[in-house]
This record gives sequence, C-alpha cells and structure tokens, in this order.
Amino acid sequence: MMAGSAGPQGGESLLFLTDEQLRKGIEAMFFAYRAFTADPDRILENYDYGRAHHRAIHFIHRQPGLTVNALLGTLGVTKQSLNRVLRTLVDDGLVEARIGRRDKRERNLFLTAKGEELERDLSDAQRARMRAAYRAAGPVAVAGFRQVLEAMMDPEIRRQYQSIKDGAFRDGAA
Amino acid sequence: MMAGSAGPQGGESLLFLTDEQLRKGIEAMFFAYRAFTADPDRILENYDYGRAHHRAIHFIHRQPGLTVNALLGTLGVTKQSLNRVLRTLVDDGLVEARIGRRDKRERNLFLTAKGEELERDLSDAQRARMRAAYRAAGPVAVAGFRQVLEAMMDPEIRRQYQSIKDGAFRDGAA
DNA sequence: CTTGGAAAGTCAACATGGCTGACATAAAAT
DNA sequence: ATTTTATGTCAGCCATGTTGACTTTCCAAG
Repeated sequence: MMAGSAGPQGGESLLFLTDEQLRKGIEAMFFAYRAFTADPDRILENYDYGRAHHRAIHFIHRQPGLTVNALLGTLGVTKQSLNRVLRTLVDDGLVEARIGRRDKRERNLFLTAKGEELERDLSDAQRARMRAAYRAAGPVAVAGFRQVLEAMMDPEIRRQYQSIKDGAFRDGAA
Repeated sequence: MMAGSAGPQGGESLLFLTDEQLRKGIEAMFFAYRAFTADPDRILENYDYGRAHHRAIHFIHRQPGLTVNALLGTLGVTKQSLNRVLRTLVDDGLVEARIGRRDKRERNLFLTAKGEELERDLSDAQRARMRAAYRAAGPVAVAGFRQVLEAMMDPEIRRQYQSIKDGAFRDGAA
C-alpha cells in the first residue's frame, strides 16, 4: 500500500520491499540468530553457565568498569535477573565488582583473568563463525548487514550500540 | 592470524575482518534481534501465547500442510516442547491438524481463519519494522544483509531456509 | 500376516532465565 | 535530617527448553 507509490529513489525497483522479501528477511534473522548463539551455547554446557552469563561477560569485557545499572540498561533485563547471574560470576571469581571511587554506591565491574579466559573461549567461537560469514559475503555485504541491523534497532538502543568502544568511558576504569 | 595473509580478493582491504568489526557485528545481532522480537512480544502479551507460539504460527502459515516432524526440524526443538505449544493452538482453534492422506500417521498443520488473523497481526508488526529498516538501508544493503545472514547459518539449515516458498511442497496441502 | 520402526501424543520431572513485589543497606543529594 | 539512588536479596511465578519413558496408530518389509 505504501510500496506502490513512486519511490524517493528515482526509478529504482522497490521489489526488495515486497512482503515475500520481508518474510525471507524475518526467517533469515531467526535462523541466523540460532546459529549465532549455537557455538557459545555448546561451550557453556561444560560450565554451569548459560546464555545470560555469556551476555554479561561480553559487555563487561567490552566496557571494563561499567556499573551494574549501565549493564542493566544494555542487557534490558531486571536487576533481579541480572543479579542472579552476576552473583555466580563474582562468587566463581570471573567478575570483580569494585566499589566506585567517585560514588561508593556504585559497583564497577571487571573481568578477572579467569573471566577473560572464558570470554576469549566464547568469543573465539562466535567470532570464528562471524568471520567466516563476513569473508564469504565480502565487505560490501557486511556494510549492508550492519546498516540493516542498525536500522532495525530502537533509536535509543542504537545510540547505546554506537557508543560502545566509540564513545568515551568516563569514570570507573580510570 | 588468518586475516594477515594476502587476501584472495586482490588488494582489497581486510579491515572488515578485524576483531573490532566482528565484535560490532556480534553486538548488532544481539540488539537487532531484541528489537526484532519486541513488537510481536508486545502483541502476544494480550493473549496467553508466547514467542514459541508465534514461531509455530509463522511457519505453519508459510508452509500450510507441513507435518509435525517437519515443523520440529524447522524450529529445532523437541517434540515435547512443540507439542505443548501446538496443543494449545489446536485447542484454541487457531491451528487445524488434519490426518495425512498418504500416510495416516502424519498430521498436516494448517491455520484456521482465526489463526490467520493472529498471524497477520503479528507479522504486520514485524514486517513494519523490517520494511522501515529495509527502506532506510536501501536495496544494496538489504542484499548484503541477507548474504551475511545466510552465510552464518549452518549448511543444513541454510538449505531448509532456501527451500521455503521456493521449493515444492509435495503432499499435504494438495 | 507378523513384526519392526516411524509419526505423533502424552506424562513427569527438571533447568534456565525472564518477571513482579517486597524489603534492606549504604551513600549521595537535597 | 530526610529523601532518593544504587545495589543486593528473598520468594514466587511463568514460559520454554530439556530427558526419559510409554502408548497408539499405522506403514512397510520380512
């Protein structure tokens, strides 16, 4: 109903906006995401950890010193949910929760050596798959891949996503 | 370690294979997938259904008449898991399970009018987001998006993915 | 025709990881 | 001194995944 109008991109075909194309995109997301999580899941089976632990470890690695609240926002879960995960990671010595210097209520999260090791294991597997896919598809496709995924995100999340490792990390790790 | 060698693509930069690029891809998958499921999840809250019901409904809509076994393979869950979901959908009159004509042990699954209605609700929301992302990124990006996602899939799954709505659906719906 | 195996359904038990609600403590902010 | 914020915790609920065991129905091969 919208796709029928004369597109803003001149004479360009809008066939890529047909319902069939959209549905194939939806299915591609489903199947690819499953593959995407399969490798780390296999590794985690050997530990007593699950996907939730992986996600926490990933973002603590990416933003050493981030606060519990920040991680909460990134992961989009409740503090009770995160706490269950975080507690086991701290107890097992994979994560260190240092009391904040500027604000003593905050905890700045860091991976220990042991935590970094598991992180490497998990991300090696995940990056291997991603690298193979990137290599097979080529740089132009990869750029498109990233563009579409970013366009799918909610604006606020997109900002968060873009600020990781680009933006400043004030405080905490300092 | 691999990316350092002279690439097969001539003088092309391999910067898109750096760990940083791969990690951004991993994060993009995570955030985009969350957005991708958010809209249907919101709709499903009003019903007594969850994401698992949505997935079943989606694939039954896409391949009317597919068997329980086939759906099992597509979804990648156990029959006990699927059965719990399927039972409620049949009981609630969203899905019809017809005894197979050729093989009476099989059940061919179809959406009822009521089932099609919910499917439309859910996929309208999901396609709206996908359409917006596609439109924003443009056809070239969309092609790349699909290429990378397909390259990420396990080969067997990729074949399954590609055969949906392309390949013949012998039996069942006939 | 009998028998073996496949397709489906079901019951029970369990794990993970979401959620809400209620409450406690420490420290910052007003 | 009081309120608000950041964190942690307990308890319970729900959805959805798992394994294992067992039944019924039916096709197919001996």
